[in-house]
Amino acid sequence: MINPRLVRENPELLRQAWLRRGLEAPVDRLVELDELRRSLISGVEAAKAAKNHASAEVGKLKREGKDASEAIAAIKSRGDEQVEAEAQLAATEKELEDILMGLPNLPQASVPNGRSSEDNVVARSWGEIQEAPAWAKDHLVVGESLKLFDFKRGAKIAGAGFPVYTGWGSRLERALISWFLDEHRAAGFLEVQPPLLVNRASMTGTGNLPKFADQLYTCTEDELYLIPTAEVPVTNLHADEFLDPKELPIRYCSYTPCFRREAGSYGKDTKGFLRLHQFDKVEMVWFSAPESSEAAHETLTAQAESLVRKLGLPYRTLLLCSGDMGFGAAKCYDIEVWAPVEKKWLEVSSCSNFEDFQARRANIRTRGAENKPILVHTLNGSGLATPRILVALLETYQQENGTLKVPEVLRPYLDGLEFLSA
RNA sequence: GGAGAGGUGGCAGAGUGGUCGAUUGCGGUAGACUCGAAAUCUAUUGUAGGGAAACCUACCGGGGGUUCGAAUCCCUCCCUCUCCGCCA
Repeated sequence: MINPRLVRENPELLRQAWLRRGLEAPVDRLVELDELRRSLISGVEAAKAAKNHASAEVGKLKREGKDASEAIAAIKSRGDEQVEAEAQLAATEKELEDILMGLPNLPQASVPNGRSSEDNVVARSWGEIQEAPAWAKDHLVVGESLKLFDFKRGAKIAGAGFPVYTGWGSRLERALISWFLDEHRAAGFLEVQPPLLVNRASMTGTGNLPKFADQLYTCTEDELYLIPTAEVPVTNLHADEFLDPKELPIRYCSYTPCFRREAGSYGKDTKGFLRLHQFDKVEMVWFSAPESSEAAHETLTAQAESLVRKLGLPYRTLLLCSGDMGFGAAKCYDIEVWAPVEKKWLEVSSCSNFEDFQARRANIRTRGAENKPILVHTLNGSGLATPRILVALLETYQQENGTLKVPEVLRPYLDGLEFLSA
């Protein structure tokens, strides 16, 4: 949630910021509700103050051993004059909150204007894009011949988009996850394994609820939700806490499966690993002092980039335009690797600075100047999501003889083998 | 699942119907002492909302109730701990 004070202090700034994201937000309604709210508050609180004062008088009389029945009768006879105003206030605050909770974060000044992914800016790129040799097969064929996965049986036992990893495929998946985690640990991130089901408050804290309920798998019986990313449980690790400024930054890395309904994306990227309902991802989550979050964002992105570079996969880093950023992001970089057979850039990481957007929802604070409470900044980035990395690896490192060359960094996790074969 | 105990400020921990937003300790901030630091001493210090301010309102796990008045009594839900049962 954005800082609600901005509604009062600078509604134009809000309007313009949301317009940059292609959103005509009901700013006038927000201003109206804020004003209504404040006028109702003064009435309601004055009535409460009067009542409190009268009750205190009763207490005083009783302590003095005097008869208070007259004073009590006077309070009773006054009745509940403010009940209606209180109900109106509650309704006003609810509408205000409902609107604010559904509105996205404000883009940073350095975010380029734009409407869609077409307008994203290539911030940098690495590696030579090679044309695939004529004999090269797409990742599904390579995977099938090496018996790395089994989509058919995954579909049988769960549904489309739930792959089964088999043999070297399973080993490769595990190798990627282990290597990612080891890299992050070496860079100072603390590894954590969180619950894969979380409650409503956690989903609200990161911004997945209420707006994106249709993207979540739900256990209605227990009101729990399957996590779409480790970002949700790991960010909420510190919900309702004060983080000691001396402990900042706090940096976690976490491997979890991710569960996404992908409602509305049917027919898009249906092939193989490009879009799944369940996939593995290692996520980095970073809690920062507000003044260091921009620098942290660069470091976080560089950390994710270092992984694809060490895997030897050509990549590019996009600075997302205002219209293409996720709901909570103030600024976001996407890292895309090149899939030579698919002839596509595939997003394997998204590194976002949420500033205080999530911290406000999840109530994650620290101490600022004069030890005053302030909201922390949260950031996170994939480091990395495995499925599309697997696609790029298969398409890039397949050999003409049908084997798969193993990137050097992964060999320690795969019996030291240079090539995998069926 | 059954029985019992508990959930209070940044932390620890008092408080069982009336100046309790809450004793006290730790921590924080400011000052004194010191060349400096530590120790010690003094003062100050909850969060959020409203208000130009004085000040007011709300908050003692969440929600509801009783009462003129609730941290305190009642109902309900959640969570933690101990014991029992079941099970990986």
